[in-house]
Formats: sequence, structure tokens, C-alpha cells
Amino acid sequence: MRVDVGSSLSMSRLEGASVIVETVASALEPPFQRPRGNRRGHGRTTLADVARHAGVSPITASRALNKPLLVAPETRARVERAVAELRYIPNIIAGSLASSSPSAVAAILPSLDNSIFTDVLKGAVGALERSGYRLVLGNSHFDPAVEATLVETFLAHGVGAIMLTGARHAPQTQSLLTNARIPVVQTWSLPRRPLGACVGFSNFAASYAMAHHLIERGYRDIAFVSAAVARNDRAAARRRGYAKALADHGLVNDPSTTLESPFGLAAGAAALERILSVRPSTDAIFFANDVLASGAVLAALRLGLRVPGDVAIAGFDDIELAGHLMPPLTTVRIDRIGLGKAAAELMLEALAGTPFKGRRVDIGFEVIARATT
Amino acid sequence: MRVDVGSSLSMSRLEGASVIVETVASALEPPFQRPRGNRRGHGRTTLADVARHAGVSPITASRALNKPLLVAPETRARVERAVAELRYIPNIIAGSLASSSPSAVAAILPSLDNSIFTDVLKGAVGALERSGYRLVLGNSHFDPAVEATLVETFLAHGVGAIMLTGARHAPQTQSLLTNARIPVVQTWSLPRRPLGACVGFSNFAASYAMAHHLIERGYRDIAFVSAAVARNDRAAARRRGYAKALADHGLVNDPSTTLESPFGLAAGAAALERILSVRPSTDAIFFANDVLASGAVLAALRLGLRVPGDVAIAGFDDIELAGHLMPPLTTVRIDRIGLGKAAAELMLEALAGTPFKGRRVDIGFEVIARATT
DNA sequence: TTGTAGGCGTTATCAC
DNA sequence: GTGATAACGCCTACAA
Repeated sequence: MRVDVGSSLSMSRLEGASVIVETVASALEPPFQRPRGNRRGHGRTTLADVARHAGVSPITASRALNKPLLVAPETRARVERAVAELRYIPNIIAGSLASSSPSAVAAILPSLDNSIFTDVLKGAVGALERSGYRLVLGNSHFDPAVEATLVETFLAHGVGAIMLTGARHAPQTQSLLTNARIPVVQTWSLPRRPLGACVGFSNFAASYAMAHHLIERGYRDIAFVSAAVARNDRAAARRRGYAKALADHGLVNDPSTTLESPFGLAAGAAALERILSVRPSTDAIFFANDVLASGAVLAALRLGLRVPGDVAIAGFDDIELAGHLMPPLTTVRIDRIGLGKAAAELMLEALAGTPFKGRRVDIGFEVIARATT
Repeated sequence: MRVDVGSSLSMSRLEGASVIVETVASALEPPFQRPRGNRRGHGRTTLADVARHAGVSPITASRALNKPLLVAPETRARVERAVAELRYIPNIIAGSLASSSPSAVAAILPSLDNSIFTDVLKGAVGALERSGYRLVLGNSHFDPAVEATLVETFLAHGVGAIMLTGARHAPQTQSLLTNARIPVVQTWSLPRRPLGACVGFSNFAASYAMAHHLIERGYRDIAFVSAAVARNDRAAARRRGYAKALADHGLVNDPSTTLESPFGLAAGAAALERILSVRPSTDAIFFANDVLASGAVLAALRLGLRVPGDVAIAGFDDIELAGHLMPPLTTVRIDRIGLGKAAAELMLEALAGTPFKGRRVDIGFEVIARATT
């Protein structure tokens, strides 16, 4: 599927850039010295060191840093000076253990190949930036069993909240989370009874709207391509929305042109060719994600097909590329960064004590009619 | 710059998908019960509970889970049964504190907009998947000061190793890391004296090779576009490599066609138009990243420019889109997933005690000559 | 093979 | 406003 025209000239060897592993031998660390004669520990400066240096008790040093208002300004200044002089870095892990309050939250994404998920990640990372909570990342590879394992691992690591993708999860995942009693945010859809809260939109309605748009434009022989629905409840809902729109307008929904496809531009191209060979009368193809749709638009260009003259193409997500294709791609816009941001904010609010359970945030969607339909 | 042809029809209101926040009131958790009459804690099952349940001492339970070989099979079985019955999830944070051994590593990326960095992330996450270490993520937004803050935060959170992008860092970052004595891996370039180890390639040589390729193909009036070099040592090295190649072949390097550009397809399109208006005789443009180059190729299509007839275009990175453009983009291939994987593996090796400091892993590069040049 | 004692670095509790 | 004491949950060291 990949079109690599021309020769592929390796410069690695020419330019001395072949794989080299060299070790600068003498650069080993200086011998490790433990400040005190104790048995264990990093040898790292501790709060006790700071307290000693400042002539106060450890708890006062702790308060000076975490609850400055409870400490006399002079004392506080002494502690702050000691912190600076000793280059003290607090051990948040220890603090977290002592106060039994978490210091990180987790996000589990189904993939890092698709920019729609890294956009969500970006939104979440941004929202957490000044919160004091770190983000721990997991990739479930669209596998519920892997997701369950990740959830268990993250619980063991003491995360205070977890963000999941989609509404369908392994039973084990659900019982782990119920048992752990931590805030859970499901994203990308709006289950009626979320595990905790959820932020997303109606994949069914969005897909229905796009199918409706195609029908309105006069297309009657429509095909549908999505990811495998068995492992992806969003794709499943989009397929249902598409089917409902066709049924509502009395159009046939030919199973031979309702495809499941792997991910990628090449896969979109392949799906286009497959559909046009299986059913040449197809006048429009609705792809449930923009990467597939973009692959099809780019393939049409290579094949000399006119879009939408020979076949109309619609996508879903509104990735950056969509608006830059020729012709620009009709698609459904989803505010993915906003989704990630909202999900992270829900986690933060829950950690701050705001009532959380059952909240359902609908971020909506928007049909963007460009030139491929 | 964005080309949105056609109307933009919001379905949110039509389909009842407008923003809704509803709270399912009754779904609050059952009252929180603390197993024992103690003062603090989550109320979560602890190793002590498991030990009691199994009729052994806590340390035996600990060993049964972490060093099974040191425990009699029968005892181990009793502990395992207790773990299952109580749905015990270990507190790795506490274990980490007690053994003063880390349980997470950090990756700091300069951006989550560019897939080249999420590819690296994917490689790293993959390599860490079965390692027992979690990945904590930070986004520095190409800002050395933010990077320094993130490093400090991550050190406070007790990560065992840190992966950075590039070779240039704030002095504070360097002193923090030197002081912390934890493994650091720099990525995307090969500094002569890395902070710890590094995995990357010669940006200078790769860029030189691409410029050489353009010159070899007969182009003489070449322009160069990259990200702002002040905050990006890779872009700076690529610009130097380009300039050296031109100098070596006696070509003029016109400062008016050596541009710095923001990121994105739209920015690439703008750079193309800018260069052709500033210097219409330009016969080739070398973009230091594929997103800019792709934006230019797509813009050329819209503008009716022939590539490479009117202007040749070269990129850098070999993103997925590059090979699917029409014409397919000439670029420099970098194994980004391999880079992330190698970086993560270096961290793991260092954490396992393998000599680490000074190791420099060159992943090489490859000029992919496709049809835009 | 199993157990006892004590500590990892911090903070909650309660007293002064 | 400050401090002594104990606890967070687990593991290392040493002993039996």
C-alpha cells in the first residue's frame, strides 16, 4: 500500500552515522557518600536535614513549606534559607504515604498512533500542569484485558484518579475500580450509568448527522468504513447511527459495503479501492475516522478519481490534515483537547471533594461540510 | 490559512447533543468503613491484613509475593489465597519508600502536537510495559524553564530516571540532575558529553545529506525552513548542516530564504508562498520537518504549482503522511519508535545497574528519495 | 523457612 | 507558633 517512489539511499554509513555504542569509561560517578552513618536511604537531603540546619523541628520545617501561614515569618525565612542552601527537594512519595493523599492520576489511552488520542492527552496534561498532580500514562492497545492490567498497576501505584477511553470495559476493570473507590472518568462517549463521571458526546447522533448530511446532498449508494466494532464501542455507535439514518430514509444498507478496517492512511486507501471494486455504483463513503478518510482522499488523487464527482468521501474527527486535503474533507469536528481538559478537570474536582459520581459532560460535535461531499 | 470550504452546520442543538451536565444524585458511595479503629489510612486492605488472614507474619506475606522462592510452597499458597480473597492490591509507593527504590521513570517531551514526539513516547511506553516501571509524562512546550520545573517536580516525585529531548538545557536542569544522581537519557541528538547517556543521530549529517541530495539532483537555488533555532538545537544543527552543504558546493545561502516558521500544515503552506514571493527563482525548498513540508506540498496542489516542476520540496522525519502525498515526499527517515524504545531500555539498564554514563547510541538516518525532488 | 526490630521521609494528632 | 510522638505500608537487616 505504501507508495515509495524513487531510490532509498542510506546515508548512515556514508556519513559515519551507523549504529555506535561507545562508553566514555572514566566518566563514572564519584563514590557515593552517605551523609550520616545510617543504614539505608538515598543519601538525599531530607526534611530532617533542613530542620536541623534551620534549628527547628522537622514538623515545623514541614509546615513552613506546606502551610506557611501557620509558621512565624522569621522561622519560615530560616527554613527557606536552609532549603535553598541544602538544595532540598521534598520527597512527595513519602508525604503522599503519610497523608494518604495521592500525588498522581492516570490516563489510559487505547493507542498512541492516532492523533485524536494524543490530542486528548495534550488537553489533560495541560489541565494538570499546575495542579500538583502528575500524569501517569498507559496504552491499552484497544485490549480490555490490557486495560484491566493497567488499572490494577495504577491502583498499586496509588494514583488518585483514572481516565479511561470509551464505555466498555472488562468486568475485572469495573470491580477493581468499584473496590478502589477512586474517581474514574470515561471519555469519548456518554454511558447512561458511568463508572464515575464521563465526558464525551453521542457517537450515534454525530454519525447519524453525518449520514443525514450525505443523504441530504443526494447520495443514495453509501458505504461505511470504521475500525473493528467488537473492540471499539465508539465505532459501534457510529455504525448504528449510520444504519439508522439510512433506514430512516428508506435506503438500503448493503452489508458488503459496511467494512471494518485496520488503522492508517494506507488502510483508508485500501478500503476505498475495495469498496469501488465490490460495488462500483457506490456514490459516497463515510469513514468513521479521518485518518481512513484522508487515506482515501489521497488515494483518489493518485488514482485519478474525482471527489466528489466519482465518489464522495466523509470523515470523522476533524484532524488537522482534513482541512488541508484537496479537496478539503467533510467531517465531524470533535473538540478533543477540550475533552481531555474537561476529563482532567473532573478528576481534579473529584480529588478536591466536589461531588462527582454520575456527572455526564457532553462536549457536542459539529458537522463540517467541506468539499469532498 | 485554514481552508474551510462550505458551510459549517452545528448539529449539537439539532440532535440534542448540546452541553449538558447532569448529576445522578442517588449514586453516592456507601458509607466508608474503616476495618480497624485506627486514626488514619485509606481503609484499604494492607499486607498486614493479608498476613493476618493467612496466619503468617507480614514479612512472610511480603516475601511470598516478591520473593516466592524464599517461602515454602504451602505458606505461599495460603498467602496467595488470602490475597485473592481480600482482593489485596499492594501499595507500591510504600514499598518504594521502604526499599528506597523507584517505581517510575519520567519522559519530558517538547510538544504533543507533533507525531514525531508521540512516536517516541509510544516506543518508550512499549519498552516499559512489562518492566514494572510506570511512565510519568511532561510537556515542556519547548521551554527550558518549564523543562527545569518539570525535572524538579519529577525528582520530588521520586522517578528513577528521566528522558529529555535534545542536548540543550537550562543550567538549573543540569545542576538538579547532577545533584540527583539519577540516570538521564537525552534524545534526538548526540552531545559529545551527555548528561548521562544519549540516543539520537547527527542532525547535522542528516541535514547535510539531504541538502547534498538536492544539489546532486541539480537544484541550485535552495531555500530552508525550520522551527525557531533558538529553542531547538536539532533545528539549529539541521540548519548548520544545510548551510555547510551549500558552502561546500559553492552555492549562495540567501538569508532571505532561510526561514523560521511556527509548526503546522498551515505554516508550511505559508512558508511556501512566502518564499516564492520573496524569491521566485527558488527551485527547491528544504523543510526541516515533514509537517511543514507536507503543508507545502498540499498547498502546491491547491495553488496549481507543479512539484518538483515549479519547485522541489524536501522534508525531514518521514511521517506517515509523507509517503501518501501526491507526489510522495522526499524526506529523511528517522526510526522514532526505535529511538523511544532505546531510550527507555537505557533507563531500565541503568536502573538495573548496568554502566550507563557516557553511552551514546546512534540510531542513524536514511535519505528517502521520493518524487518531490 | 520464618519472625523481630526498626527505619524509609513525611505528616496527623495532640500537647505545650 | 512550635514540638514530641506515632503512624502511613512496606522492606532491609539480623536473628532464630
